[in-house]
Amino acid sequence: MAGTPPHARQDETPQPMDQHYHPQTLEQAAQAHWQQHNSFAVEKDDSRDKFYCLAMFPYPSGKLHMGHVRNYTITDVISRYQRMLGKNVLHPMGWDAFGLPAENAAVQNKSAPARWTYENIAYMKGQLQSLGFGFDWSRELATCQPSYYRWEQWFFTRLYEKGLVYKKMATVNWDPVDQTVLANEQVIDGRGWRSGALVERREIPQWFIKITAYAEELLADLDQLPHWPEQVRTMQRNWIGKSRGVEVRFALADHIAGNDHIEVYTTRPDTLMGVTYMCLAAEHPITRALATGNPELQAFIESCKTQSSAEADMATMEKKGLDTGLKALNPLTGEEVPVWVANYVLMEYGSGAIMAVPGHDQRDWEFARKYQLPIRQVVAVESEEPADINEAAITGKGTLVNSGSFDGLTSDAAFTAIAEQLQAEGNGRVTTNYRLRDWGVSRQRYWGAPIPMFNLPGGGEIPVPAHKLPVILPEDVQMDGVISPLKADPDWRRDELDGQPVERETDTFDTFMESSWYYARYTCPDFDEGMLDPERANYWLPVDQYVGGIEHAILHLLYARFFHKLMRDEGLVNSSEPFESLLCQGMVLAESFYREGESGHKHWIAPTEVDVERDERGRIIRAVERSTGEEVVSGGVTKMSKSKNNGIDPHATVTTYGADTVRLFTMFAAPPEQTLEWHEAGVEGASRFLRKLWKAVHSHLEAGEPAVVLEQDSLDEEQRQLRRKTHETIAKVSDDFGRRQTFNTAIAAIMELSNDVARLSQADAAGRAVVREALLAVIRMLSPIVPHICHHLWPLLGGRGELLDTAWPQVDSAALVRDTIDMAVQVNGKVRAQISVAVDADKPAIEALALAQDNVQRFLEGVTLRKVIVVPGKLVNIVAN
RNA sequence: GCGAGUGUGGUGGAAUCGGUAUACACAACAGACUUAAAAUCUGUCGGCCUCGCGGCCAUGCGGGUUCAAGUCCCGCCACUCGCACCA
Repeated sequence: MAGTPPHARQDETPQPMDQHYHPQTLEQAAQAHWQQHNSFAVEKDDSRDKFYCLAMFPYPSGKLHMGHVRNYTITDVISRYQRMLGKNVLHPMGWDAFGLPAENAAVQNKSAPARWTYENIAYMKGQLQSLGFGFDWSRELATCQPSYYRWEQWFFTRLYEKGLVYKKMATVNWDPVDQTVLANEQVIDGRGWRSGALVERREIPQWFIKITAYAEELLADLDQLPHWPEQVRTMQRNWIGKSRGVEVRFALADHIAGNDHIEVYTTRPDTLMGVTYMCLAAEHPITRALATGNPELQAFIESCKTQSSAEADMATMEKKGLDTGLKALNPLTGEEVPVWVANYVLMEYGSGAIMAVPGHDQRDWEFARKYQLPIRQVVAVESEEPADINEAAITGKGTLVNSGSFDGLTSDAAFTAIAEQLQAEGNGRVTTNYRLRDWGVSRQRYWGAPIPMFNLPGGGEIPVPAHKLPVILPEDVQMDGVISPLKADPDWRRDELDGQPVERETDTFDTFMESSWYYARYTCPDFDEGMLDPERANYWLPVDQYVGGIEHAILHLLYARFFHKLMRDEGLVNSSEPFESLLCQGMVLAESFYREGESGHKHWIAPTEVDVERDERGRIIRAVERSTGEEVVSGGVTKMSKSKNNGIDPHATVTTYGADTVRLFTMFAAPPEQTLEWHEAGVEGASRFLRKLWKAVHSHLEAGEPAVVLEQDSLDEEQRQLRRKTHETIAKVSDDFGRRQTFNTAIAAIMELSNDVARLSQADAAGRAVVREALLAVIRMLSPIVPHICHHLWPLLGGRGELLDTAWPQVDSAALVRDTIDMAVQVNGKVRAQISVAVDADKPAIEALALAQDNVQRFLEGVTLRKVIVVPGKLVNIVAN
């Protein structure tokens, strides 16, 4: 990158215009121009407003898919738009390079994950460039580079020193045949995806980061994010799950293994008198103690081990339990209740034990029904239909009954009264609880950043000191799909510290660690004196616009918010939130087709290989595979995926139609946050529009020179109308790009304007001047979306300088002036006539004109006029009966 | 199961703050040009009734609020995303 080229040199004198639109040559020329001029490299500049626009970086899986194309088209459009508004725009790109797929590919291809990853990065980078995205490639980073993860390792040791990191036992999926830990997605119907063995739950020691210490701030700061979608904030709020409740102590009738009580947490202490049994997790210490010498209980605990620990499975699976024979005492009454073990209580949530109130909790109700445990109503609810405890649990709040001295209290009053009594007797206390759990960051995998800890020969561990960082992951390895090369390599594990032998931790970080701070590293990727250069980081951060899939609404976005606060508390950044504004784009869908094979197996056919037959109204009647002529079945419009063979290759589409067409269709087919259905016919429509635009400019240039000065007063009515349309369109498109971020409606408005341009006569110079103004506005407004074609048309229409740095068009309010306005006239809410009124007409005049309409009179015959509502500029509603 | 969304013509979608439902585009149909086809251009295009003017019905289903509801409220149905080791 030595020597910057002379900036914005006028090196491309307009050539005579080609009559036809040739996207391939034209796009390559534009891309070469941007590359030569280093057009998207940016530096900190305190004299200008910055705008940091960021797309979620891709996992380098091999090829770009349409979801990437959509994501990066959105950020590219926003970046180019903000640049035209005069901002110093940062739009970086990099690679989320660690992860499971690289290991799987390495096993399959007998090569190393690193090589596979770097090859994918090189290929996908080329694909990104062919789409004309304006990224600042000088800031490119890949998270598998030691220069990146070394700072993550350093940061982890800092967190350890601050007491924000700890080790504890946690559950993993263990494949007993492959002798390996499996990810949740590698467990299919309870079995290992490769071995087919029944997967077991196993407890192993793992590292955790105390995200719960920041739960309150993560929750409270959601209110400081007005430019985030409400749905995402709601999901995060629910995920953190703050609740106020009571920790209750149930004494045990008999002591067991040193325990004299069971502790539970409940948000409904008002139902405490309704407790008829308790449940423990299979891994609870008391359960384990009881199992010794109890084969039935041992067998039950064993059976729980092969159950999924995923919350979704826990909630849907069949609930099973076993009476331990142990009795607990209700702290209010001393009543004895049986203690059960249940498969739906997990040791990792709360205390690993629950109090069961089948009368007022649906899950407990179902369990009680199954095992004939008593169900007792202790809360009465007022409702139209009397609630029947024999049909379902009554989960609402109400007034206490069957609760002794608490009878008659409301649920809320009973909460306080019962909590006070428990507290006074030493049997409980009011606490705030969070559903959020600490972040387990240990992974028993190879392709990740090594966790920077040393195990000491005498037991215990210490963080790797700064001078021994980074702990480098060896890249030249063999994968067998069973054991991590790190764990298999005794030489790698061996290290020394101050002359003492130590052993390296062989677990690696969760890849969410890397994606939690990459946005910050982009501001100073070359900085080697620390994790971040505060000068640059604080200039660019926070990210002004973050764009990515809704599937990341909770985990990634919550971890990144958490990391940002940790970095703030380390003095690395001075903001509290990483992403000022968030846009969650929808998935990309396509039609899918299959042929039913023998034994009902579905063979999926790529939609590009299928011809569709339609009836005279355009409805699909038949779909046929082109190569065989066989009829195929529609599998509906679904998410593009390998399994349904309905992915459309962006590369092939770019080759056929050009990048601008792909970008235009992507932005036109749906608003960004909705799903996008990929239709070849729609892509052709986008291509057709660009050809028409090209032709419109061509025929305009053929028509002759426009008038030099555009005088509003000398225009005829049609010319004035087109001018008004031009400026109305500028106003609408500006609003759609900036405030609404609805690019589909912006494009529709530009199409309308283009249609009007084609209709105006260019026989006189004034007409040509009005058309010239409209076309220049169209080119500027379209340039963020279809930058290549606009880059070419701009100088042909006399545009000066780089289109990239041209100012966004401004509305001329003089062009917007109207004499009359059209209004609808309704009678009882139904439209009966249209009227045209002077813009300054007063209400009585509008009313009189509305009432004078023939069709309005027809509907007023024989009824009494009650009132007339005039909505200025919109409509008149006459109410009569 | 829990949390969060979505549902409008043959299709993608528009209607932005409760105010004229169906903008823009695709598909389809008809016509022009062409030896022919493609491309291009012009027109029609929610359903039903009507020669026409015009009328009635229609925004997943069922209720409600309002002068006025695709939009707000209540109850359903269907689909999608997330559920902590896929990224």
